Amino acid sequence: MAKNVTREEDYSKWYNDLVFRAGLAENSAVRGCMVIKPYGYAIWEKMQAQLDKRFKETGHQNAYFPLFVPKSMFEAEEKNAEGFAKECAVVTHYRLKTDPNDKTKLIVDPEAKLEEELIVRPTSEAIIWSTYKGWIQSYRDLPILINQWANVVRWEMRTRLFLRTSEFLWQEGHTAHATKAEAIVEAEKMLDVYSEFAEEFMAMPVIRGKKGESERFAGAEETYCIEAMMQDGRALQAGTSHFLGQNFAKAFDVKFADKEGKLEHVWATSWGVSTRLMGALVMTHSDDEGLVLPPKLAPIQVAIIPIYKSPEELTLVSEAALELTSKLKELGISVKYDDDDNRRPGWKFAEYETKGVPVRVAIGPRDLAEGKVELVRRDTKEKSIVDLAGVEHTIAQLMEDIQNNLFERALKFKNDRIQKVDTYTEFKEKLEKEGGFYLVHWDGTIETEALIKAETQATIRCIPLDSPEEDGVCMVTGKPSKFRVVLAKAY
RNA sequence: CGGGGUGUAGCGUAGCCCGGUAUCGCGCCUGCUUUGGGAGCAGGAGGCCGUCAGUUCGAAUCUGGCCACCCCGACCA
Repeated sequence: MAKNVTREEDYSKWYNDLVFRAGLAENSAVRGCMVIKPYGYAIWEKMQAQLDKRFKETGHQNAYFPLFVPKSMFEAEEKNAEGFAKECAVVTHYRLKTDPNDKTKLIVDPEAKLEEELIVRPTSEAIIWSTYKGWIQSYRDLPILINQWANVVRWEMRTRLFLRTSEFLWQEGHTAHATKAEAIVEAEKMLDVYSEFAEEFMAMPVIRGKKGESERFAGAEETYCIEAMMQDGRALQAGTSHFLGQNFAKAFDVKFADKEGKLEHVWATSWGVSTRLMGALVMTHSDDEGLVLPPKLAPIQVAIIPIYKSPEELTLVSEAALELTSKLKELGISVKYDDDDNRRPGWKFAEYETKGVPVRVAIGPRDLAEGKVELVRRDTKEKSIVDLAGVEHTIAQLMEDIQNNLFERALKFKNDRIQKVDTYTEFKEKLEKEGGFYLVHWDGTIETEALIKAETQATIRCIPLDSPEEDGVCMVTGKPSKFRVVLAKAY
């Protein structure tokens, strides 16, 4: 087996190779679009299940809206349309026909041109708000709390598996409210759902913040976000929640009568996370040997590998392994007993390490004779020989320990790489040398932000929600500033 | 859309300068031996050398067009 590229050697190649090697996804025949493979999709399904549960617990319902948006509808909210215009796939025809010059080929039938082009949704605000118009007349119709699981298309110039693909899977929540305050509460509540999910399930610490003007969602009044730090010190936007004000209600003329019978435009939010979270998961925990998965999202939590020389030994080992398998399942732990005779133990060890299975159990005649088994935890690679009797409880405990350890490890990594700097010179030096996040004073102007980006590639990731008020001066222009913002290179 | 690069077996490659129908590794198939960290040996299958045209007795190799993909920039969750 060829030696794998390490994170140190080439982080970007390490990531790509790993996504492929671990069986998460691969590039498809369609440029920029990926095939999500069964193991990768199983992780995504775990994410979906958990998020979906939280959405429902917070009062939302799922629905589904069309893939296509008529152009006239798409352009109704100007800022939103302008923001996405450059990356839209457009349907212009509805039929093919046999090429008269080559009977084996098909051509677009010029007679089947659509009167109005259809835009493949890059996001669904337009189609959803045009629908909400028919659903909302009175304050009694509000709030509307809807989520949809869908695919969207954004025609990206440069793509990377999970992090940026032309088509991606996501969920998008779209809510309608009677008051501004209620909509803001909603946007903030969903940001909390995202940050809790990231930290509790993905074991990925995040910074909760607001976007500055230049990074705000097209058509939003306020964009809240969670930003995570990857192992190379770069920032990754892991989820966003937008307060849309009355922009879409005005664009689609959605009004409601309040208790006094007065007509007012509806207040909106939208919020989403995507398959990009898969990339975040990989780049937060994995190592040079392969994937490292938090137990709460691992499709296989425990792999049991039999060691044997003869059929008799296999019978003996299998008996113990199958008993342990059922005990683990009773505790709600997902187990794979891998008795495939075509692969040798060493191969299996390497395979489950690559796939990030949190705990591996090896059972062989040598240990069995003493009533023991070998446990190896993926996060620390620690090996231990423990009593077979009651080992299911040891493993259950390990699941919690690993989940916690991964979070603590990632948290320490992040905290060690966030620093306050006060001069632009120091910032440039440190960013170049150490990477990571920087808490700096900024004058709040787009011009200064653009200058920093042009000179250092770093962007203002967010204004942290827990950022304390602090008088200071912009590190670039020396103009006054009231709080620090997070500056980093981003994915 | 600008700048650079690459197309040879399922994957990764050698050969190309200096023309003679293709090398090696992984994987795959069969058999035996193996099985506590990606097994060993033996045998075997698999390729119109991206594509179209030109030069030539003869093209993976030289020339030209086309296509595809990759990398770097602008855009972006």
